[in-house]
Amino acid sequence: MFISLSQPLGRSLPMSEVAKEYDFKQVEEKWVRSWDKSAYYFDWESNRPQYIIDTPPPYPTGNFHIGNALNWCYMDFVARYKRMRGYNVMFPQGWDCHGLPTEVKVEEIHHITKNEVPREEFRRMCEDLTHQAIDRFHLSMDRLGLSIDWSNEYVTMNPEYYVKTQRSFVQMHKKGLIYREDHPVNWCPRCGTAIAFAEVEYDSRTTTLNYMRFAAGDGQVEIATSRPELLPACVAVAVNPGDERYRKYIGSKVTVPLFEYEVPVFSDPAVDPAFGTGIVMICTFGDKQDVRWWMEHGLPLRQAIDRSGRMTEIAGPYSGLTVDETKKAIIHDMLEKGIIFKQEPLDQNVGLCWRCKTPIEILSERQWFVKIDSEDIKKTADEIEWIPPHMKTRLRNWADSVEWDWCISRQRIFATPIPVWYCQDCDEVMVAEEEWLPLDPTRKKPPVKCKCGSDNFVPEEDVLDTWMDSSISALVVSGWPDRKDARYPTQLRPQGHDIIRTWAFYTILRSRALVGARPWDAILVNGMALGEDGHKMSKSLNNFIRPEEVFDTNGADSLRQWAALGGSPGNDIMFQWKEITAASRFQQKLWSIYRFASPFMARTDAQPGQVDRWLEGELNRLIENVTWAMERYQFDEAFRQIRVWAWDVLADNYIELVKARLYGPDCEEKRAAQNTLFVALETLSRLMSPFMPFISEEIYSTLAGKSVHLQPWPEASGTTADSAGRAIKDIAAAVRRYKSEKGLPLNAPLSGIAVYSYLNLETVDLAGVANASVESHSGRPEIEMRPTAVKPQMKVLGPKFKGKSGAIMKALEAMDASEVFRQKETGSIQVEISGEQIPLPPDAVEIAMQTLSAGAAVDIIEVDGATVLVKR
RNA sequence: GGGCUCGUGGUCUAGUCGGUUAUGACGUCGCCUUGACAUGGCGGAGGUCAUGCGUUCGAAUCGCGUCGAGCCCA
Repeated sequence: MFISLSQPLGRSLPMSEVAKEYDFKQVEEKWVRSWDKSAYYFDWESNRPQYIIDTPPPYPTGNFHIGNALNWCYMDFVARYKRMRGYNVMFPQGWDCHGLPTEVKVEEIHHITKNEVPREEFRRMCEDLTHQAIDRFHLSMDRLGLSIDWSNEYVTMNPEYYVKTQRSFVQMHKKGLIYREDHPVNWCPRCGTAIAFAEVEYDSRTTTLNYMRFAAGDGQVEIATSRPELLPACVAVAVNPGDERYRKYIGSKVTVPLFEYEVPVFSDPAVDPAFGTGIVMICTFGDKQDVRWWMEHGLPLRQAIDRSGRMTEIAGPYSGLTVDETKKAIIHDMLEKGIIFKQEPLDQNVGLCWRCKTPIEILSERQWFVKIDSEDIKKTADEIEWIPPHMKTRLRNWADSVEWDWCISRQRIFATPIPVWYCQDCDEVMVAEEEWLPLDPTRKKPPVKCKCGSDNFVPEEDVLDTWMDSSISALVVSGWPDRKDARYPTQLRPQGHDIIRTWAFYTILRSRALVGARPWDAILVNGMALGEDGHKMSKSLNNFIRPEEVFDTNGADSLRQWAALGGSPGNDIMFQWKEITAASRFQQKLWSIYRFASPFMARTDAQPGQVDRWLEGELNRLIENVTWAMERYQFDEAFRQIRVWAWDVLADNYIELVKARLYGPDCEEKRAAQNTLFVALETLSRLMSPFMPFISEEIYSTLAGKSVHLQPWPEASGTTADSAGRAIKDIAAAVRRYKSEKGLPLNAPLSGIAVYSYLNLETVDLAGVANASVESHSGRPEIEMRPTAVKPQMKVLGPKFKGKSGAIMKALEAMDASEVFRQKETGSIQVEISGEQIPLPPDAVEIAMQTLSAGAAVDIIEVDGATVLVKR
């Protein structure tokens, strides 16, 4: 037999088996590997109440970033909480694959343009790139501890999904909600495709306003325009009806210079007489206002720009030139001929393609459109709970500003094909039947002949806007269109506030159109993740943090704490390393609590003492508060409560109080503390598990031998905190402070203390904290107390005395504190205001008391409900 | 130019259907190594709650204006 030197010598106290430091990396990676993810699967057969989250499908280019992480943390908090509350939760994950960014990236990677390879091959390249991105997202999302239901994953580029997009197209077409016609559309000449308003970005630029002369009858009129290259597209000029200068021209004609044809002059109140010369040139199309006038006044169409951004033959000598070249050439020619007589700079907002930043043109094109019923969308928005509510206003404003129907055709490749063919022998447009889907009309002919007998079809080569895929996500996850027991509406859509005009608007529209119902019960709108410099995180600003960096340095639970606590949901949240540091300190604190409690915790049926009952009451209040906040998606409030409780209530107060009992010999009081400690940690683990799934699991599973994520949410017991226990806690804190102020170590022995209270205080824990003998007395000590100040209570006085409150307050403060105290004890306080006696209720004032020293031998500590004498 | 939101110690942030002592974190200063934790404990300093006017007995909180910031749009 020998004594190992690694054994601590001279200590017989219980030593915890638990490591001193929390190894977040080892713990988190262990649980990522071992958790059974099937526990998160939605149960289609269950009759428990459902809770379906319409998870936004991210666009899988690049990597999972902090903004994604924030949004997904919110969803995971909700999903885990609702599961514990007994809901049948679906937290699905989809991928919005189609779209221009991927096409552009593929072109970059392979150094090709999409027209240089066959459509199929190009599409496959896009699919490969998307699969790689999805795989990267999967890893990061699992590492973050998200409880995603991977059995309900969807990938919009797969036929199993896009068949649903195509079916939605066919159904809406049958209902007359989708049509095809010539219509002005926003057009990106570089990408060679139509784009929706939602895809137009604006940038303020400086351009030149050119003043030029148009021949008018016997004279000429002066017109200012910033876009002289659109002169060949000029179809009219307009003046304000109230503009005296030009009244005589209304109804007459003027001649377009250089191109020498006549256009009419009309009046319209939308013309600003103060801009330029007060005469506006109307072209098809210079801007949205041109489109409005063109439609209202039934003007002809002169298409001067083609799909590639070059001038058409109506531009005469300029045809074939680009818009920019034409602009230079026309200005040069007109200056030379003296037609332009003045130029000045003009600030202008230019519409750009959101992807390539090329200035867009408005062209008239034959396109597919979805009818927009703004009133119905607004009405449906009223059926949805918006969190925060003002986000609904944003949607309403957008709905009111929409002027054209939604252009859904795109001239691209990587997207859902439009299942349509055109008969070459008659004008028939053949839209596929639902049973034929999925299909790509460029690869497959229709299975039936045209009604004219021909089978000579050409396929529609345009494809659908990506939003046609993603705006049915709420329907798809809830089982549409195949399940007879489809579960729409879903319960929640969490999303960032930057894209309300697209996702919310389109999804509501489509849900109403296809199934006549709202898509969600509630929308939780979260803020953006900002970098440490306060700007939206972006690579170009170099304020970009990768979530993996946080996983490595402080763990996923730390990042999740930041998401919960960084700010209240709806507000933008700044990423800050100091928050991550604070979070990881809390983790370590929890671990230390667990490490301390580990050798003591046990389920017992011992009678709890006053301090134990105080903690039970505090625990009950914690459950109530956290539940209240979770029901309102106030994650910051919920988690703040948890952190304060664990750190302050449990660690700094309860544990400090019961240490002596725990270290002492086995007895009823010790067993009560052991049980209380067990209940506290068991319950705390459950409460914090939605926020910190890893450390909660690590603690709970060793405690209870089960996974915390399969447990029910704690039930509030309704017990209130024991007031004697609370007084003991306050006394202990005061004694700690007393020792600290005296420069004594916390465990320094005191000569003895006496507590005076009407609460019949137990002494066992106080003796430990004070390291002294404790006498507990009923009543007040025989020491002199002196009232020193009167504190008027405005919340009592104000409502009762209104205008007189100010005077009463002044009178009270002027009175002698001892006299007010004496009257307060009698139940009524008399004050005199300008000769009038006014009685006040006793609770109208509080009295500050000073305790006079009872002699050199003791110090006096006052706490709420008790007085403590400390022997020196 | 319009709509929406926001302005709180050095930094970030809670509170905002009114109630006089404004929350917490980080930082900072002082004290304390005691048998969970010094990544800890106790205590302190630091704020005219952007600004002006108004409503009210009372305003960080309500109203109007101004300045500044952000988002969305024209």
